[in-house]
Amino acid sequence: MTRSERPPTKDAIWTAAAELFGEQGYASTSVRDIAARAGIDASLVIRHFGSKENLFLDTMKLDLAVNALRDLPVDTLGERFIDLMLTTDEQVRGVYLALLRASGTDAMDTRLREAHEESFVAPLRSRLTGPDAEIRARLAAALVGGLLYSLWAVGDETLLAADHDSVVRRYGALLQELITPREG
Amino acid sequence: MTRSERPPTKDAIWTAAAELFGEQGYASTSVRDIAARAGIDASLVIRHFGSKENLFLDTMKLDLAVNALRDLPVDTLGERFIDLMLTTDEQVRGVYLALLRASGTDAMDTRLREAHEESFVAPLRSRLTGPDAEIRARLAAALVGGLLYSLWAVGDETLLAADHDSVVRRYGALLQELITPREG
DNA sequence: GTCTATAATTGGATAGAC
DNA sequence: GTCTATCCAATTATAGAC
Repeated sequence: MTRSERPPTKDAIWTAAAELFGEQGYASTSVRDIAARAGIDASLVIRHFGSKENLFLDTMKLDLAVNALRDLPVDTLGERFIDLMLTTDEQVRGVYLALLRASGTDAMDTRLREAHEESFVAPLRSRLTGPDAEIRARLAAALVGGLLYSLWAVGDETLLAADHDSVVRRYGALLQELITPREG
Repeated sequence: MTRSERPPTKDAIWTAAAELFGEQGYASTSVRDIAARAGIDASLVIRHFGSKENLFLDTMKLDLAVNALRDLPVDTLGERFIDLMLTTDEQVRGVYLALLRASGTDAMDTRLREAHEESFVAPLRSRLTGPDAEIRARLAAALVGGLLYSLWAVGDETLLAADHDSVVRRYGALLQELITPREG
C-alpha cells in the first residue's frame, strides 16, 4: 500500500485513496474522506490527480502474486493456482471488489477487463498447450474468477468456512482439466 | 417486465424502475429518472415504495428459468445448465449486473446472496448425490457464476464470440464433474 | 392520490490569495 | 505547493396544498 513517489503530499493522498477505495469502494469514498485521511485539504486531491475517477484508476491495480506460478510444474498448476487464490490477502480482495462494483462505465470496464486479462487469462494461457488454447484459457479464467466471485462478492459462508484442502483438490482438478485436458 | 399490481401508478413506477435499474444500474438511476419514465412526479416514487433502495430490492429479482432443468436427466445436466446460461436474455443479465454492482451494503449483499442461493446453489444441490454434496453444489455455483461474471461483468469478448457448443461442451463437462463425479 | 415547492445534504471541482 | 472559500450541480426525501 506504499509507493515511492516523490512529493510527500501526493504520496499521502495516493496511500489514503488506496486504503479507502479498497475498504469502502468507489461510490462510498468521497474526495473529502481521502483528504481527511491524508491530513490535507480536499482541493489538493483534485490538484494532484485531476479527478476522483483518475485517482481510483491510478490506485486500484490488481496485484496477484501470479508470477510465483511461472516456474511451477504444469501438471499441478490447477491446484496451486486455486491455493493461491484462497491465500490471497485482504488488500487484493478490496481491489478486486472495488473494481467489480465500480464497473459499468467505459473507463472502469476497461480497467476490470485489463485486470482480468493480466491476472487470470494471460498467466494461464502462457502455460496451456494443445487445441483451443485461447478458449480454454478464458474458461479457466472464468472458473478462477467464479471462485473469487463466490467467496468475496457473494460471500458464500459455507465455502468460506470449508476445508481449504478439499476446495483446492476439487476445484483445482477442474482447473487442471482445462490446463492439461485428459482423454474421454 | 410487467406485473399485475393494482394501482396503475404504482405499477408504472415499478415497471419504469425495473427497466432503468436493469439498464443503468442502481447508482446511475435516480428517482427522478424513474418518475420521468413513468410519467409521474418524483415524490410519488417515494410515496409508493418508501425509498429508492426499497424499490430496487423490490424490482431486482433474478429470475432464471432454472425450473426447466428439474426433470432433466442428471447425467447431461452440466451441459444443459451451461446452455441455459448462454441463452439467457438481456433482462436477466441486467438484473444480475445491477445486483452485483450495487452490492456492498448489508441489504444489497443479502439480496445478492439470496439470488445466488436460489438461482445456482439450490437447483444444483437438489440434483447432487454422493459425498460432500454441499460443498460440491457451492463449487458448482461458483463455476456457473464465474461464467456469467466473465461474460457479463468482465465482458470477455473472445468468450462472447466463441462457438456456443464448444463452450457448452467444455465448461459443461466441468460442471458435470461436480454433479456426478467420476473415479480417479 | 397527485402535484408543487422545497428541505437538507452531499458531491466533485475551481478561483485566487498566500 | 498549499489552503480558504465557494461554486454549482445533483441527490433523496418531506410538507402541505389541492
